[in-house]
Amino acid sequence: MKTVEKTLQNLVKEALAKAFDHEAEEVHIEVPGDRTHGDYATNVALTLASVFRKNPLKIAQDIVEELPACDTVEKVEVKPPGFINFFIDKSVLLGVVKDILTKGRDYGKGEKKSGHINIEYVSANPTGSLHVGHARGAAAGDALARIMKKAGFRVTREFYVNDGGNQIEALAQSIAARYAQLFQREAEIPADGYHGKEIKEIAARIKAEHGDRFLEEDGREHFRTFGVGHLMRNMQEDLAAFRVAFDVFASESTLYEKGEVEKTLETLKNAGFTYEKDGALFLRTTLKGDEKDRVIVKSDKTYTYLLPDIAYHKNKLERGYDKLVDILGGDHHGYIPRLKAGVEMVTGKKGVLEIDILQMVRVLQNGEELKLSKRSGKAITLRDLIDAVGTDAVRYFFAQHSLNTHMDLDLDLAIRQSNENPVYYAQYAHARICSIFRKAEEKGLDFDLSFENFRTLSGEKTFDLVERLAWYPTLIQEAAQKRIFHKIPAYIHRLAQSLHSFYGAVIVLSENKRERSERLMLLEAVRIVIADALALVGVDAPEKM
RNA sequence: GUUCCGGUAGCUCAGCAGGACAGAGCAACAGCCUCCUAAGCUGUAGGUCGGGGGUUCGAAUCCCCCCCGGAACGCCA
Repeated sequence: MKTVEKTLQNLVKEALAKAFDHEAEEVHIEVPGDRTHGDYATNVALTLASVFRKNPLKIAQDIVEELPACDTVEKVEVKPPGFINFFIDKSVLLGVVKDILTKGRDYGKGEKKSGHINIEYVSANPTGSLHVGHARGAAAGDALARIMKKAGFRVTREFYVNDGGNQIEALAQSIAARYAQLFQREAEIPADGYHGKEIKEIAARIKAEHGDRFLEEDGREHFRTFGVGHLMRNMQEDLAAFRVAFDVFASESTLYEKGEVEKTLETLKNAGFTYEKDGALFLRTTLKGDEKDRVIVKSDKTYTYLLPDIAYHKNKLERGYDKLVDILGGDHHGYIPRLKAGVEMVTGKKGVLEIDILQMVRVLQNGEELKLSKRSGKAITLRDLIDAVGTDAVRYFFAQHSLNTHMDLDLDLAIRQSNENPVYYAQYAHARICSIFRKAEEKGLDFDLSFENFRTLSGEKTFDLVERLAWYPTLIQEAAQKRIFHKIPAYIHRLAQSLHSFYGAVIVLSENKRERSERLMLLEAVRIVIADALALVGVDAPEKM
């Protein structure tokens, strides 16, 4: 079924062509907040006023005069300063209910788009547990991936494991120190080491398995691999509990083993993008818009992190993706120009890499800021959050806020208010509908969900619901294309609100079977969309609360 | 000093490819369960959209300057 917006867009385009000989590529259709302004409206006349240098009101009138006749549109109005308001035929509007019942959870799915997108998120170093910042990235990336898939994009979700480099060495040394301490040996965690309690756990496990073996022989290799393995498993468990999944875990050390980092270095050198200075090798990232050139090989001949990162992105592209999306923390924003520059040099293509920055989450407890630091081990972990607040509430909380927002997460408040979290409002709407169906069974009220046309559905509350339902496919496309997942919770909230309001005004389980059935059809459609939308942001839709 | 984000109701945040009276949640106030779950509904109150210029018929939204807060500016990752 074609959406009403599409139909209207086409009508307006036709009218524009006839009236002004004007080709409009984009006609913006919106749902007015005020019902008296129609079911749908467009501001084309306003936007064209400056182009045509004419009174927008006049333009709107001219458009309306050339508007082709159509069964969908019942009435058209022009309102100052130049809006065109459409009143849609009620039976057409109600058609969406049937459409949803037919398609089920496929309702809102977009047409298959060409191209394959790789979206990378979390990518936490395996040197400790996932903390609150990672939680935000995880919630964002996972929601985006689900939304984009729903919208018709082909998406692969990826986690980059930084299992090479200095921080892993520091991890091994930290484990070594904890291990030695278990045998009452004097040992200190190095300055750049990690103090989290999970490091102690790792040391204890190694002791349980190998006893004092590594007091004599060098255990660093084992500490490294066991430590990384253990921490990765922990992260994956936490992510699973947070309902965040990945298709690919890509490893940095594998890139080294396969010589891809070397190869990338050669490619960059051969292309003439590098030069030596002060014993180091610089990459001319300024050629591609960076503010200064960056070292990729240090004077001690080791690499900076930029080189393997370029190699990694090159590797992603070689695996066949057409577009790469990285979701990075705000502390990496300065890193964007040089990474993009490197990727451009190595691929010769501009714009294949897009980076979304998520701002930091400030955690407050007792009104005071908790400084997060993995090294000190004083972080609030994702696991802590899930245990204290719950996956549904945390996922919804993060999903509500745009990536750009600097968020304050007041832990006490979050825990105390977990019962009045907006997520429950939406979940309750879903549970409420389920409950009505249960009630119908209990009371032995039969119903039929297969009517093709509606005879009894009417009223403002009904059409509030219907119009919101009809908007869902458009919402999915917008959220996916602009990568703004926070539209979804906003939509969910409005839909739930309409449902609760409907519930308060209408007795669904009417004595009349036809009436009862039609209302249940409407509710089932609402239930499907709420459940689907909640799933897009990783939240469950309970049948009972 | 430079770059990136943010500054909207008491609090947390939407709205920002310019447009119809600036919205939601929480908090506040007043009502609503003999009726399908009151984790709900109905209504009220609450805002110089950080400040100042500019562009426009029209600016929370676009441009410039300034102020405040966060972050980043490394041959660390």
